[in-house]
Amino acid sequence: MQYHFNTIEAKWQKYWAENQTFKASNTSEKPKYYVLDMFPYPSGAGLHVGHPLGYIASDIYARYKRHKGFNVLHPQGYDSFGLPAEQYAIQTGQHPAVTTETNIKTYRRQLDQIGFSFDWSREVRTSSPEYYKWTQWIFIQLFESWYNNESNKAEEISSLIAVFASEGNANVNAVCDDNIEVFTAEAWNNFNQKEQEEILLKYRLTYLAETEVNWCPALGTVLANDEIVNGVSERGGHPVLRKKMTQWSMRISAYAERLLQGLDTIDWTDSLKESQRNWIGKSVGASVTFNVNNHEEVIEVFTTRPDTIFGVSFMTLAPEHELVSQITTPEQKAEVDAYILATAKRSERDRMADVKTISGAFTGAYAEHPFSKEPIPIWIGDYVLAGYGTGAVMSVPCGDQRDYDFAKHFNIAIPNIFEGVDISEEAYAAKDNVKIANSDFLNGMNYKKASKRAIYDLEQLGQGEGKTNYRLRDAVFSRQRYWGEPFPVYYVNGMPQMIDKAHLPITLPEVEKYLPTETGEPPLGRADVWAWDTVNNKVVSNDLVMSSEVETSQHNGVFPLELNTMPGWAGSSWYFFSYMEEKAKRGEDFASEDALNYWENVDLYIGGSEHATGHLLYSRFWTKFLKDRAFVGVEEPFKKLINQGMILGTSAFIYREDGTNTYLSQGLIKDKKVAPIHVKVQYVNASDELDIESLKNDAEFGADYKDAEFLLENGVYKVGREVEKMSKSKYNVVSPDAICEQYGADSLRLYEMFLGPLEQAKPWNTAGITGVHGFLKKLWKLYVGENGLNVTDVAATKDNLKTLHKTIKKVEEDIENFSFNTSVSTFMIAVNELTAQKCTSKEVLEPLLALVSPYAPHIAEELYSQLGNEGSIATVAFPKFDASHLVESSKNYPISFNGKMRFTIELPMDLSKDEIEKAVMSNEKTIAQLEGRTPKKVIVVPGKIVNIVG
RNA sequence: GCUCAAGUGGCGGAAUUGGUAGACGCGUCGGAUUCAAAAUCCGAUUCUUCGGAGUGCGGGUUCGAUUCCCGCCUUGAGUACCA
Repeated sequence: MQYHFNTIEAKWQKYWAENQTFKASNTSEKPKYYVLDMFPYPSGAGLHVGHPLGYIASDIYARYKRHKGFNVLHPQGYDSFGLPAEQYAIQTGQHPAVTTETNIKTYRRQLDQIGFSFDWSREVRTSSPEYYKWTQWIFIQLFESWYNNESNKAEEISSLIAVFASEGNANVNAVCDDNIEVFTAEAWNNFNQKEQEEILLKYRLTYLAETEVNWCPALGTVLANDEIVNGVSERGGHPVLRKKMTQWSMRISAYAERLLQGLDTIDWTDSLKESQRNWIGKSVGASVTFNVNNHEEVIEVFTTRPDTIFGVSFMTLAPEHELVSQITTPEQKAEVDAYILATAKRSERDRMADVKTISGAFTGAYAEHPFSKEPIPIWIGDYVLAGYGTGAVMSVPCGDQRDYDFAKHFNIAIPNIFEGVDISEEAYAAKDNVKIANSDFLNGMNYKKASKRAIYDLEQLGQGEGKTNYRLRDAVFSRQRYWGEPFPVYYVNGMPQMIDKAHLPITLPEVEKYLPTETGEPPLGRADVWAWDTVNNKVVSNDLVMSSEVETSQHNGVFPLELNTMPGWAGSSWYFFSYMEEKAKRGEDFASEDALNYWENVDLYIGGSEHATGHLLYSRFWTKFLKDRAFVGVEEPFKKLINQGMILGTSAFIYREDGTNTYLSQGLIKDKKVAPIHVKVQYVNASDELDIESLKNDAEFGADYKDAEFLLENGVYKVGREVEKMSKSKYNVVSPDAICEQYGADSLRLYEMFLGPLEQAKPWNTAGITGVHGFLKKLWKLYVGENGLNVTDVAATKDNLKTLHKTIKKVEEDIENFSFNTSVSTFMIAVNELTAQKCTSKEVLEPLLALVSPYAPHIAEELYSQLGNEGSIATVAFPKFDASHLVESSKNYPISFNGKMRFTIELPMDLSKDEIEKAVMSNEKTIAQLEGRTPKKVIVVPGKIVNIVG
């Protein structure tokens, strides 16, 4: 009987589905283990071979843990809100829900055919109302919370209101907006409702505020910082502008320190932690207040170098700084205005691209040095960013290269405050090994001491204090799009009101088009039934909306709903908690307390590193928030995280000679001028030869080549190859479907692992797949011969057991270390050895199946059942390693001369050091190698090596 | 510029506390089987002037370095005027 993988794989996939083999239970005697993949966005193109890489790895681990006796939760779902479905809807008019459903079906079929052990009964879709009901609920909880710096956690807003009512806000230590005015309890109690709500909005963890946002005109929406790559939108590569808009924001900055500290408690790669550290961008220093001559206003700056305060020779404000217009003198006004206009015109991208050009303008105003009281000229310059710190810096040209360059360019003085340091060529930015000079009371001190002293003296003056700054900005949470979660928010008198939990979800309304309205409102502005009836608690027609100015007695209680939707990261920031609860029980709460306490957090998370500063940071933020409010019990969502490397495509090129319709085989190009053109990789074989007929018959592009001439070399057309990102536009996408059909899912699984270390990026090249496929055939033949089963009850030989236990040891170590590529080699070696040993012993061959099962589950199930076993192999115990089978009686010693191995000598293991040396030195090969020389030294490491020196 | 990875045969890669560099697979070459092909099986395959040399380059530590230390080069990823 032959290895019919298609039949076998279909059979077992059906068996697993019918028997719910991988359904996890929330009550179990076994220890729990939660393995999670970053869930996919179901795009129209379907899966390519790069997507399953991480899924295969996590599936191997999940299956391994089941063999090891764990209750494993290994769920899957879809991040199904998002831009591509909406863009497609705009083009075709099809409802995004319809295309999303179709795409999910394709994904599911593709995932099923690879044989993953997912518990599909817990599937999550971010776009389903049952799910986003809870996304809306979490949003409400954030709105109803503030961050108390005293308790260092989020608390219910009611506790803040209580403080306001009893003692005002003077002693409140909260994370809030900068522009908070101090008020008394009496004042608070006399504020009207709207005034109180306005104040509370400055404290809430999600808040509505006018902020500078990244506006992408092409996509018609704002974007978060992590959605912008190199100054253009991550999706589509469109330009992004700065724009002031009223938007929902998340006060993630409140969690900056905890997000930073928490990194030390989790098992993630260093590079990933480093990305998050950089993104959070903590810097410790001081805030310093400079008085402005002839003005009431003061300039506040943040500096990491308070020790260099006597080196300040000018101040620089961001052109957008609000004081600029007030302090600029009439003589300088024209120059300053021109400069501001010029910088406003430059896009973010231009500014970034051209860092070298120094520009700025003098305001004509002077600040006063806090200690020396000397006047300091105030400049504006675009190297100071409005969005970081206070948008103003104290410029110390001798200690900061940018200040130095600016001073040189505009001929500003560069006082030297470092003892014995030459600053004629460049600034001295290092903190160590230098003493401060020309700095009054700081003279002779080092960085640490001078900083401390400067802060102390500034505090005495009331002009500064120690301060820690973070680069992490609050995250914009509104999107002007249709295909996202609607906010559970309506507006009374311009103030946002939350809809009660009992009436969630607020489902997406129908619209006739998915574009912004003619007046520039988001697509939800097109909905006719999009108003909230506060009396009947339901969504009603917009026609019923009455102005909130109307007197209460006359008012029908209908108000307009929020028109923005939530960003893509909303649904993905908590989905891992949803999986913890069985679908039927996700009603009263997003997950029961029992479920949350049982599964705690994700033990192993596998996904791409592109989510380093987006999803992975936001998820940590929401988890910490939910923990603070006691909705979940854990501080971190993902205990261990592994990034799988990207699978790259191997693009194929044909070469058209310029000005002709002739295509040259790669070897014929020589000096000719040619244009390389991508061709679909499926028309190219493993030897880089193009199938010209198929290319000419291609439905999409065949017509382009109908009359083309192809010049061959040695009878074939050779294409050029190049490794690039796998992408539709490069025609190098390989779908797993064809591989599964031709070689089977087990071959695909093994091959993806065999390609190399999981974390490394690697090009996809199908050439080697015959190797692993051949291995599966050999494995099959070891069990099943032409006339039926080969396996017998004969006792295992010593060699059989040695091979088996060597394999158990290696595979177990490999899985624990996520070194799946080496396991595949180990299996090959084991099968080669057992075949050579003509092993038929069930005692060896049955445990071997449990080792193979996580990697190639279908063939393992089939052979396991052919051996006469009932049920699935999935929970069979992992074979136990027994070291006694590996004990050797002799060792083939490598004999090295000066560290270089020349030959080996077989010697018994129980020889002493001296006996080994004696045996080696008297060996004729040693004597021949030494050619009469006397060795200076002989190193003998019993059981390892002999090294002869001299 | 800064941060983090990584450089090993024709190719993907292995070598888990410093101890036989190149496991395993692909490809290539030779052979068996076959009328022939596919499939299958067997053998060879780092380079070499046959002394040796050799893990990006140059040093160092060590009896011994792909592995540890110092300096450089290259490639990839992330980040970008962060005061």
